[in-house]
Amino acid sequence: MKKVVLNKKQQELIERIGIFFEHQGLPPAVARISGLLLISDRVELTFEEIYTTLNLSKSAASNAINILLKAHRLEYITKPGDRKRYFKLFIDHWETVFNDRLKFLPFMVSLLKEIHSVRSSKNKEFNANLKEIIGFMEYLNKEIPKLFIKWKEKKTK
Amino acid sequence: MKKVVLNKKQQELIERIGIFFEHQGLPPAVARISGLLLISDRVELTFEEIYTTLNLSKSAASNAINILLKAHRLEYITKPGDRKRYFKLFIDHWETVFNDRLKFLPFMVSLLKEIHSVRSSKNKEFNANLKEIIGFMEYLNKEIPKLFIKWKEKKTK
DNA sequence: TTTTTGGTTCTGAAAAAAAAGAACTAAAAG
DNA sequence: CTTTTAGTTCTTTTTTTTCAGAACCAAAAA
Repeated sequence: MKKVVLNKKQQELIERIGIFFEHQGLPPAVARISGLLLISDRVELTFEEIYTTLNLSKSAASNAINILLKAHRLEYITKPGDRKRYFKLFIDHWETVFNDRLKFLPFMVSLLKEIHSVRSSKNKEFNANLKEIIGFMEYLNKEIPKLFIKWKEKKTK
Repeated sequence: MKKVVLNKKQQELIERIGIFFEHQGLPPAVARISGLLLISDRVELTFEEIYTTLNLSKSAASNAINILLKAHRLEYITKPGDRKRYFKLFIDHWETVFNDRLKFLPFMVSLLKEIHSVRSSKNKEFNANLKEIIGFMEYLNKEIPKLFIKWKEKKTK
């Protein structure tokens, strides 16, 4: 039972982070593990520390961790002569994760275009609105990467 | 049984739209109703048309429609001397809906700031990354409305 | 007043998601 | 070899979500 020591405030924050991530569509265990790794002073935690601290079964923890690994929200490191994996948030590559989440935009654009192409020419207004949305999404898709670059420039100077 | 007439292609698209919205976190019935209203040539449909066309029970349709109304994805109009409500996508106000969806950003920023403030000063790198994310989100929150304005300007000229 | 219409609300069942527990496995340690 | 460790996988249980069916309700029509 190698629980991570957490004070009341930290525990409460983990729960709130958990709820926030649940609202973003993550399953409960996944959300809590994310919370724990955001709060823990030790940023690298072992499998055992994670499931004992959060009172999860090994199987629940294993599945949740693998979901997070596949989503590139987690990574793990190993230490020489130590069989354990040390899991940590993939926070140093958050830009990549952020970019991945934007990939839904082009997909949505193509779906909306297909919808638009299938619609009859009645309902001019509806079709015009649809076209506007498509236009704006394409604009966003082009401009957000630029925003990224501008932000980086601003930081350096 | 006042079903809306739909051809194969339209039906198939409604299903694909449904799946897309399910991936975005909407419940199945909610997702399909959204799809129907995106595809139907008549943009305003009655309660009966919706549930008969999609083979939903009245209760399922009622709940789903109310979820959509509360989320401001749907609105309804009425016609004089007609007790029915005619439901339609809130597409003419899509900018408002879009802006609403961005409201999670400031909330996330405040949560991340709280996390940052609670963390010990060990893990310099982790804390620095956290601060970067916060900074970028604040930047986004400031710049996206500007993007909106610039896009509108581009449209008019 | 009675009936019809256009929904809503309240069960309960079915299906899906989440988690627990235990059996299992591969690599390392003894 | 045998045992231990660090997880994984399989099965079962629990919980949650989603939906159907029927009863219900308020306003309008007859």
